[in-house]
Amino acid sequence: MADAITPRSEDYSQWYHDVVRHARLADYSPVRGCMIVRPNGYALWENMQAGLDGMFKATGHRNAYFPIFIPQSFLAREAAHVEGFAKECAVVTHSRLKVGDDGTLDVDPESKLEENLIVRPTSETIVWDTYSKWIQSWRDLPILLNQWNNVVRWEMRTRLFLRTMEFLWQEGHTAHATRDEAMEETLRILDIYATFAEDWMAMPVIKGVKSAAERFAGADETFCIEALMQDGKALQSGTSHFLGQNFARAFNCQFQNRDNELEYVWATSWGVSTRLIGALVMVHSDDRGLVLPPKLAPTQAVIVPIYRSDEDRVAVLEAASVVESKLRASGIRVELDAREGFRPGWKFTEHEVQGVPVRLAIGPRDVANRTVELARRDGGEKQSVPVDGIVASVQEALDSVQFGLFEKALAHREANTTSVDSYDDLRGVLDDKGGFVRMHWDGTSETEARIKDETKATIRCIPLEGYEEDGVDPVSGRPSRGRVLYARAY
RNA sequence: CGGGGUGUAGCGCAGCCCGGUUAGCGCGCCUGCUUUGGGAGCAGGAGGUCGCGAGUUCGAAUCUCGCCACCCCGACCA
Repeated sequence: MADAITPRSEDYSQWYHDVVRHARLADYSPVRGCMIVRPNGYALWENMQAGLDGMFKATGHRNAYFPIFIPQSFLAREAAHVEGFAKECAVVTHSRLKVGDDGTLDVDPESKLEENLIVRPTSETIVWDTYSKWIQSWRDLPILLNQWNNVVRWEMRTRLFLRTMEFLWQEGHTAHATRDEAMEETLRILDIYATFAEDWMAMPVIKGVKSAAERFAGADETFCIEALMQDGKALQSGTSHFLGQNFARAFNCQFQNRDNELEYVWATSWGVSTRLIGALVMVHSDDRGLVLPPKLAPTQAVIVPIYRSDEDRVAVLEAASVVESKLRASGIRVELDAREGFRPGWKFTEHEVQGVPVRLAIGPRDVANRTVELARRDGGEKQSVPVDGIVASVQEALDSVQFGLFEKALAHREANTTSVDSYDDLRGVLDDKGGFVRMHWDGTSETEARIKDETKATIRCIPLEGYEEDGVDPVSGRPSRGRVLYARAY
């Protein structure tokens, strides 16, 4: 742990990697492209799950579970969907191994499956096959389900949390009687994602619509939240899809409406993944390690006792555990780090690397003065606060860190969002400054593809707010209805 | 799949070009003592199929051939 974290200015992606490893969020696995989520990382995920799950439930959704294996033929049912996912599916072809005479292990050719199974890259197909059996009448609608699970997409290049072959996520799948209702649901979830990102993760996001090229395979419309990382690259942090009747048609899912007519069901699907952990790291952390927003931090406050003699030790631990009890009773996630054999300075650094928002140190001097030393992870000065008001002091510090992180990230995004009116300026800003670039777009895939090809930047989204403005696409010279957000992205 | 690189202790590396005692170093780990208000010091100790397989040689981590794995850069992507 003593080895240093590469500074952001030197090598941003190495820095990201160092922070993830030093904070013990994840490890590489023996299988290329997969990761082992360590307790620190998983605790973060559990807190994210808790926050999101509460919001899903509050809007009428229920959790369910669909199987990890999907018949290969299902994937082929929806044309755009198969096109989008066929190239990255893990396929199960056999059901057993055979131990040879020499002890070697091999696939038993006798066990070949009648039909291949694919490991789900997402579950639309199996969900809609199921919904087609559940839905007959308008009275069966809507269906509002979510599932927390893992999916596999056989990626070429991977990075811990940001892109792994297997990842954890939630996928919501809803079925509706009308187009409007499905669209309303799509946007409701988008709002939940944006609220979660901003209020819990302290990460400002732009809500928008994807261009046709960036749309989910099988969707009529993909909505997204886009965030800006510290290095000026964008990260798609959540998507909510209006699927129209595409999957209902593919799986023959019809219902009888109030007028006794058969209609295809309207669908949505939506998801956020452990990629959010990567976003959290890239938005807030610094050269000393992880920085976590208090609302998601597994440990919100850590107490480090400091002592020399045995008498001091007894008195300090006594005082520390009183503080611990008070904080815990008030609902703060607190940890008393009373481990022997680690010096205080070592503990300070360790908790700092792991992003604990507030650190309290208690030594003999504090015991004598009935005070505690309080230090904020986001860089504020250390201060001495009285034990008597410790709950209020810590709560205030936590609130202040949560707010401060959001404000800082927002200021960074504002400072790195640039409006341009020429292709040269777009290139210039992308190369020299990075960030989001607002520019007019004629709405064609040709223009978008040309820009992507020549600059590596993509249209991150057509923002839902502040988009409309008549103008001219500087690349094609054709008229434009508004400015879209260009950026290089993860 | 194309281009480049690396495989030696848990991690990071040296040694290889020019073959030759018992394969080293830093960090980490174990034991003991001293320490403890920002990653402690000293002493002792454990830990190795040198990626795998052939070959050359009296002798291979080192030379030759083959294979494998991983990393970086590109095309694909939540």
